[in-house]
Amino acid sequence: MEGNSSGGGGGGGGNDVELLCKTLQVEHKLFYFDLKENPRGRYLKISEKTSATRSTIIVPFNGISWFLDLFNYYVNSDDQDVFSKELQLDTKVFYFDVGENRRGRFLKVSEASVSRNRSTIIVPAGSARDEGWAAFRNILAEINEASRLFISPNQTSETSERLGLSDDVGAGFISSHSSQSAPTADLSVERTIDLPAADEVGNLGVSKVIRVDQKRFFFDLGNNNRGHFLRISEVAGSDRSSIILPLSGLKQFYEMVGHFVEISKDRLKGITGANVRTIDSPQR
DNA sequence: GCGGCAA
Repeated sequence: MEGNSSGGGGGGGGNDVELLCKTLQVEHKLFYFDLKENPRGRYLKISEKTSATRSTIIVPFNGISWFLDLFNYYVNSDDQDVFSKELQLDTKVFYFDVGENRRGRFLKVSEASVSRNRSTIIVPAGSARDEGWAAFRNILAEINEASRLFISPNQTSETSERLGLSDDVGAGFISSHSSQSAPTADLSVERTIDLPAADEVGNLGVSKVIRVDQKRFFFDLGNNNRGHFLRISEVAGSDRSSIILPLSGLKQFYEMVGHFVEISKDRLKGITGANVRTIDSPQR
């Protein structure tokens, strides 16, 4: 809206289609949520407007549910043990930081991308029980629900998701290998002993490795006739075993890992590297 | 009717 350019991805003129619009007022700020679509795909534009200023972040479509998760995290965590978080989606990184000043607590959500300048919105926690954040979370939940209705056949909404967890460089991500009608892969995680033969697997060119103690874990995106998957291989010596995770289950997997990170917090303290992407919040 | 951040 409002005129020209912007549009998150350049390329076209700004006639992106609005699929869904919502507004939220928190204290004296007004937040606009616009789910939009253009030929390059869908995105959620979140704008913060105060009397004098307006700033906007663009959330890739497949990042909406992770925004929802993160807001849930900040709503549900106790004040003193919230951490800063970062979330990498496609080529962008979103930073979540809690701050506090005489006006109260706030959550700063900051978008950094290679091309554009950083942009930030600041969401007040609200006066009681984080109701500002909770209201924001509720809007995200509504949009996340509604957006299921908008899945179109040639949109592989999950292939470009990425968790900001590996600690090596965030090289360019995949170029959404145009796959028509990705079949609905089943949700279960299958164990396999042998890897699929290389020629029956379309490797999408993403391969990452992390090292934990003596082990290495390889992360590879692939697809076969059943759909897209993430293969996680554990390699120790000459032994290798893998799990094949359909991308439709990636979010569940992520949440499950997050759960165990949460409940293991105390044990993780003092382990070098355990908090690589979890920065202590700069508040007391 | 606030006003925070700008890696």
